[in-house]
Amino acid sequence: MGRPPCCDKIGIKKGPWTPEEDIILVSYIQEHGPGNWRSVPTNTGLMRCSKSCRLRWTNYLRPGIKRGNFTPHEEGMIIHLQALLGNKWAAIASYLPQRTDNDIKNYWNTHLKKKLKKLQTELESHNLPLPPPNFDNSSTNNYDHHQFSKLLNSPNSSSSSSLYASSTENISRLLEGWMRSSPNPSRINNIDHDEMLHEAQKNQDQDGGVSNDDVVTIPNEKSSYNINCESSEVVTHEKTSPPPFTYLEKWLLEENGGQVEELMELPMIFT
DNA sequence: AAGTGTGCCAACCGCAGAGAC
DNA sequence: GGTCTCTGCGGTTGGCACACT
Repeated sequence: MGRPPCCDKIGIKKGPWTPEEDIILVSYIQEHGPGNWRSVPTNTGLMRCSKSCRLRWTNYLRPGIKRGNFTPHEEGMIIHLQALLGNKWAAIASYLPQRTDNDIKNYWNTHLKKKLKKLQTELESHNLPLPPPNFDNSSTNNYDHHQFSKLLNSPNSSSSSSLYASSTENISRLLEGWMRSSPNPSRINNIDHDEMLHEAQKNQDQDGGVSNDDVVTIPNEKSSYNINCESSEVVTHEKTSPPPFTYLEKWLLEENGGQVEELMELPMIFT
């Protein structure tokens, strides 16, 4: 006999998350910490399956997530790692701790893949080695990603989408509106959300007093909410902690030497 | 102005491995 | 040891927003 089922599918809500649901989820995780996703819908009253809750947290609400445009450094890193690892988005995301695997996957599919394809023809005229023939699912090869990345990020190349974070901001605005307009949104499962918000805003006012590792940052046009999530330390550090030095790092740092350093500032994951 | 096409992102689906019972 | 669930992952898709005709 195994465990009981994670959730019955009857009455399970699907589709976009509402700000109310986000707040409930964040509040719960703030109190209990991430993990044990099975109990989340039951204890919060969310009509979502555990899987959906986990996904929402890891891809959207988790502290330290950076949203918005990908920098040229990040692009270069993704290209590099994708060529090395293939479509191992989770592995690639571990080198870009502020980005989720879903974000990277989406960015690759919607931007980089096209850019690469487009530039593939340009490369031929530059008399450069061609990109991996199957850059959808390529493995290690001798392709010069550094040079290619430079081309990719040249002023002539189309820039990253500036609309990337728009929907996030919309949800944040909704969230803000709900916090203000709702008659008594404060008490959900005995958690004082006004206080939480107040604390978050207070923290934000303190210069450098808050690090991304400690808060959920919900961006907004004028400001952002920083919701303390001390109890989420496990997940936060799980995602941000440095992976062990492996062949990959060795390859990145030694075999390609200065190229990589110039190509991308390897973030604090190596410190 | 209305209809249609395209791009993009959030979320879902299904599979596989790990682990609980 | 076998069965079953949980969790994580990668692929896919629904639907919104914008561009184009």
